[in-house]
Amino acid sequence: MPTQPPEPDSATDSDIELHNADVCNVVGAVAEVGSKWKLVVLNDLQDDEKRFNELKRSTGASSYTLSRVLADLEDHGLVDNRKELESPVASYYTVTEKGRALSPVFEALDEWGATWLD
Amino acid sequence: MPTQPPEPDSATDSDIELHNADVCNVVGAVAEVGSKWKLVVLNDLQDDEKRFNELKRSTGASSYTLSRVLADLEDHGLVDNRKELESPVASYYTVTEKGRALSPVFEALDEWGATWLD
DNA sequence: CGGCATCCTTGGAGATACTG
DNA sequence: CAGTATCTCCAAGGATGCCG
Repeated sequence: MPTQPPEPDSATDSDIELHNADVCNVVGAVAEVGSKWKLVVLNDLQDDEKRFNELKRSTGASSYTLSRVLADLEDHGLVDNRKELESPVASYYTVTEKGRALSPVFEALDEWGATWLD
Repeated sequence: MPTQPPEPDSATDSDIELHNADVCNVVGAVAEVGSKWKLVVLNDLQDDEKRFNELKRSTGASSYTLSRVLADLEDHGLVDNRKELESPVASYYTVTEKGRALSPVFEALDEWGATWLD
């Protein structure tokens, strides 16, 4: 008979605290940009400014998904948006300095893929 | 009246082909390792071999999720598993050369996080 | 052109319980 | 200890339509 209450299968609160206090910020970085569409979109914006539909074609995301991803990235200061309201309207997206700072990540991913994929 | 059938909202087949033939393999890399748990687990294994429950505590993943992520990583040749069947049983996980080759990615993510998070 | 609103499907993932 | 088996829930995301 245990003197402690039974532990749930997943991490306990104290585990989570330990885990949050963990050494590196890879976990934090992954939490902020570590989703498929965010990585793909940010990578696509590294080189140059792009419009909404350009991103849609190059990434393959639906307009619904793309607009949500871009809004989220903008909220977190990773991309900037510039709108031209004259008809036909145009919307240009660029990476901020914060977003641009991820380029070493993409270079590392690119090199890894070149070596280990196909 | 369009001479072409109406295009759906998302990318067309030809778009997808263009996209797959795209320059860089960041997209491929993201497809293989670009999910939260895979990144977190691989990062946790970069330094040294770990056992199942060690990973469970350090990552915060449930045993269900962790076992599935590890199996998937093993299937793709990113981690190796060594089992000791003597009681109490033990299961040790390590990164393969392919998984170890991702360390520049994690270093880049760590540095980015150090600069741009909190 | 650049989205937003809506519906709907799917997979990711936690909780819980059980086994060798 | 190291998982597996279910059940369940929720967010991601595609399809479609509409609008300034």
